[in-house]
Amino acid sequence: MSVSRRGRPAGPTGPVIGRALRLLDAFDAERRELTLSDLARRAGMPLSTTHRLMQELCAWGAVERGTDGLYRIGLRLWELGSLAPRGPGLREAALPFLEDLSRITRENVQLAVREGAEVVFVERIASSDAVPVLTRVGDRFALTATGVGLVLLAHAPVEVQEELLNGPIVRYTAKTVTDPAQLRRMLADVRSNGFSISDRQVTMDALSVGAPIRDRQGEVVAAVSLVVRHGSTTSHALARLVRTSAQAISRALSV
Amino acid sequence: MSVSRRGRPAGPTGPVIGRALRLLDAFDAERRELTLSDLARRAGMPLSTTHRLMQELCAWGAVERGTDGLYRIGLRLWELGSLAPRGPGLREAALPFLEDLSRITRENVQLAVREGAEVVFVERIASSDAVPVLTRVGDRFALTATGVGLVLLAHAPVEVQEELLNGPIVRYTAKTVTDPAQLRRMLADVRSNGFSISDRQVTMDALSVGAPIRDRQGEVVAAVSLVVRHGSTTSHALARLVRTSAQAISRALSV
DNA sequence: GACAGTCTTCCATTTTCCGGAAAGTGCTCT
DNA sequence: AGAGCACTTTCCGGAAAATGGAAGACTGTC
Repeated sequence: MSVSRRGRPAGPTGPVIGRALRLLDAFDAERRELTLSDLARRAGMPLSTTHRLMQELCAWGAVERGTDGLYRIGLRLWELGSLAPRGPGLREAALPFLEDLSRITRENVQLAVREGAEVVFVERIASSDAVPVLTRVGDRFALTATGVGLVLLAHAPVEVQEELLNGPIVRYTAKTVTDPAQLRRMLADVRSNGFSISDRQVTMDALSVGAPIRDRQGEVVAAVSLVVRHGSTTSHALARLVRTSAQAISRALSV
Repeated sequence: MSVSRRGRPAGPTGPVIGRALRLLDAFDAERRELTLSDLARRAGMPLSTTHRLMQELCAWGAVERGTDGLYRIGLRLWELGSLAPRGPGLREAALPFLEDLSRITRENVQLAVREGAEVVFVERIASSDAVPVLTRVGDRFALTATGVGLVLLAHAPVEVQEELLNGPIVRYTAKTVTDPAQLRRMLADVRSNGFSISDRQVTMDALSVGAPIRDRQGEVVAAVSLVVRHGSTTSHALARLVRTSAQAISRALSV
């Protein structure tokens, strides 16, 4: 029946919610404002579909549309995001300690949590006279390279560790450790020492020292790190400092 | 065909995205963790539907599910929210000035934007020895009562003003102005003076003074306010202070 | 004024979504 | 123990909502 004249008529091709969320994914730190066509291109959807979905998102306030026709993430979404427990709650508790750390060392301070097999940076305090770091709040990174990543990986569930160690490991520089056996040893060190060192594993001029933050139950929920220029200070002195700071934050979380 | 034995089979009853977003709406500052049944109740949906929708949202990372089975807002949503231009961008630019204001006056400082016919508080610095205020970050309020609200309403598009002035006006206290004509006069004053005064219009013990923050184009995009105990200081001195601060923030926004 | 780029509306087609019912969990109380 | 209860998960036929090509409206540019 129905000769289906020329182009095939139509019919859903995937879960609706998934498509809507894929559209939201098209936004990132570099592209906070997008046209309808941009969104359609980036999400790989027909224009008409994109248009309809964006209308629904707009109606609720997830996205906003300026007088110029550009779409932006809406306030409503920001409000919702503020309710995420790991992000903002942790962030607020840790902020004063991070500032202390920044003031004392005059180096870059970072706060991150694990999300699946990645680190997500939740807060970052940059010092003007420190190594310029490339990470921004909200950025994601491989767990295997950064100081915070090593801490979070070392205390992650075994399944996550195994999956990462058995899979391909991202290489950023010549110093990035990609050998599973060596990584295993590093993770064991992190657990016994209470801090991690990522020596030029992300960029050749920087080194980062990380330490775990624990919740009331002793579970590792986040990590702090200090990013310093390679060869600047004794890393042991830094390690003590970061570890102490992480413990202070853990204590603050428990109240 | 199909006798439809007892209960009616099924069929969509509303836009999918809308329903998903309604579920997310069930979360608020007091209830950051919800069970499936809670969500179903609060959103007024069948359990099975709720379950399926939450699964989809989980798969993408909009919400997370702890080992305890409770749903929480996910990090992914926080990341997205951080991309909202009016919220975080403005917030960061204004923060240092708000802190100055807080230090100088030792009173409560608030930063807010307009969303439709409401004010949304974007940032708030509380002083320990000031009037306890009831607003939290992310809270919404009527435009007609607060100091920030009056500023934002005074510079809102005419349609918004008319709609609000012609509709019913929320009354919080005996001093809340609900007469459209009087409100019109107040708004005109706000525009010519460059600041607003909301005298005991929200609570009987507090008074707030607001001033507009403008973007590069001179458009009013936000408002700052100082909340002080009724009868504490000369409001004129405060008005000057708030207005100066708002202008400084406007300047900072334009770079 | 034709063109290339956006954005918006329409509509026949069909696939995804719906939700009652029932089975599966993990408790507290008797 | 096992009945009782609250919460969670899976199943499935049917129906409505979602789909996307095409065509129309609206720019701004050569």
